[in-house]
Amino acid sequence: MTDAKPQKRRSRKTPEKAQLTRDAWLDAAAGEVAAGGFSNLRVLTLAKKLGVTRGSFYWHFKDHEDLVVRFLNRWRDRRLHELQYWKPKGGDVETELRQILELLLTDASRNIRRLQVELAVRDFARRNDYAADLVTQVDEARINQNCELYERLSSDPERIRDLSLLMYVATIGSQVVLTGKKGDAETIRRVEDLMARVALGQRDDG
Amino acid sequence: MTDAKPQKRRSRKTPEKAQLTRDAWLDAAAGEVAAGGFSNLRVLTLAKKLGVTRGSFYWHFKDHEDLVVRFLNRWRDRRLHELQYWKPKGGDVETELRQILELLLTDASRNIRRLQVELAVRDFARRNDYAADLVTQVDEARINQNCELYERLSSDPERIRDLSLLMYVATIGSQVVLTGKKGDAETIRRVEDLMARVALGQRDDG
DNA sequence: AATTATCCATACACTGGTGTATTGTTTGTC
DNA sequence: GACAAACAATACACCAGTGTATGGATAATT
Repeated sequence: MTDAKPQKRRSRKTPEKAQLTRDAWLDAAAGEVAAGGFSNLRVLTLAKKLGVTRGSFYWHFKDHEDLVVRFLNRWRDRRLHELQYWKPKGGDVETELRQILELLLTDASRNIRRLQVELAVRDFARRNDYAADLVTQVDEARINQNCELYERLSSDPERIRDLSLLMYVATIGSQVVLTGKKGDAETIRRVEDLMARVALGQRDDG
Repeated sequence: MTDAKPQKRRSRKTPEKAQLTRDAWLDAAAGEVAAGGFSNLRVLTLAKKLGVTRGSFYWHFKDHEDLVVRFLNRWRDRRLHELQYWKPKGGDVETELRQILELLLTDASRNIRRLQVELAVRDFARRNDYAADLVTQVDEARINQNCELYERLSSDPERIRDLSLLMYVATIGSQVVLTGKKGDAETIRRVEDLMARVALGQRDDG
């Protein structure tokens, strides 16, 4: 399970027939994973969708497992990196709380493909130790990040962590249960509102 | 997508080499699904694990899809039927609340195989309409059932439904996030406790 | 211009899975 | 005991997918 080595690519002047990059393959892979999970990630169908043969694939990747590992690594890197933009912008507690909840729930449910991929990764993690490890990293980072917010609601460290965890599993659960059926958008907004009230109700002085 | 027809089986006196029933195949299928999801449900490996050849399989089932449908139907029937035992035994609100939460969280996480199957079914439902329909049925039934409990916490019907939904997605999320890592049992108990306090805090008179 | 590195196509061998047809074996019924 | 039904084994055709070896085309470097 080795990481991606930095790829030195040349600059082409007139790419008549655009050459494929490894990232292009990974993007296509994301489509397959989102649609049917990791068991749906086949190099044959992938090549077909990209309009090339498998000869190209085995240039960019060692084998099928190599693709999976690189895909997972990229997923983790992006999830960890995007946390940087989740930092609260300042303002009172309630505003920030509602902002973060909207990001976790309403926004997440809009970005269908990203959500599908995340759920697929989680599912894959149940039978793949490497994926399980990455998911744990991402979960930990997110929960810790949110702790910074909930610190402003309580002073008990344990209470803070539990609250952050509870809010997190509730959002994940929402994404698992409320997915695709009509009326879910409205339902998600109501759950979001209730979660905000619940969290605020956990104030020390509440 | 037809339902299972009632199977009339004879009584055998001395079953030297026990004949397989359809349920035995479904039980074995549950093992495969729990271990690797529905994409891991192959009639070849299934037959191997049961010590027979595929000739037996194609006696009990029309084809692979038939197996999947019967498996899903049995899953739904059992999940709907078990709800009958979730009915609160009486007692004050807090006791019943904690009982139901323990059932949903601590108990569920103990029954690993059942949990794995449920998560696999949910994952499969994302790309199979029939499975999605069954999952919706089960979710609806469970949420409605819990509503009966939360009615004793609030009088606002909408508030009741939202609260029941929130608690439900939180449990599902817990099962997705907290699975297998060491220390999860303790974490689940703490989340369970916090959820109880949160729910009780939503009382009208709270 | 020649050469090299990069990228893709083609062809092949191999594995593992489904489904079907046919036959064989055991068990219950008359 | 004969017959039929229930259950399982065997053998076959078929397809989808991986991986590898090798050749071909094109762009970059010298």
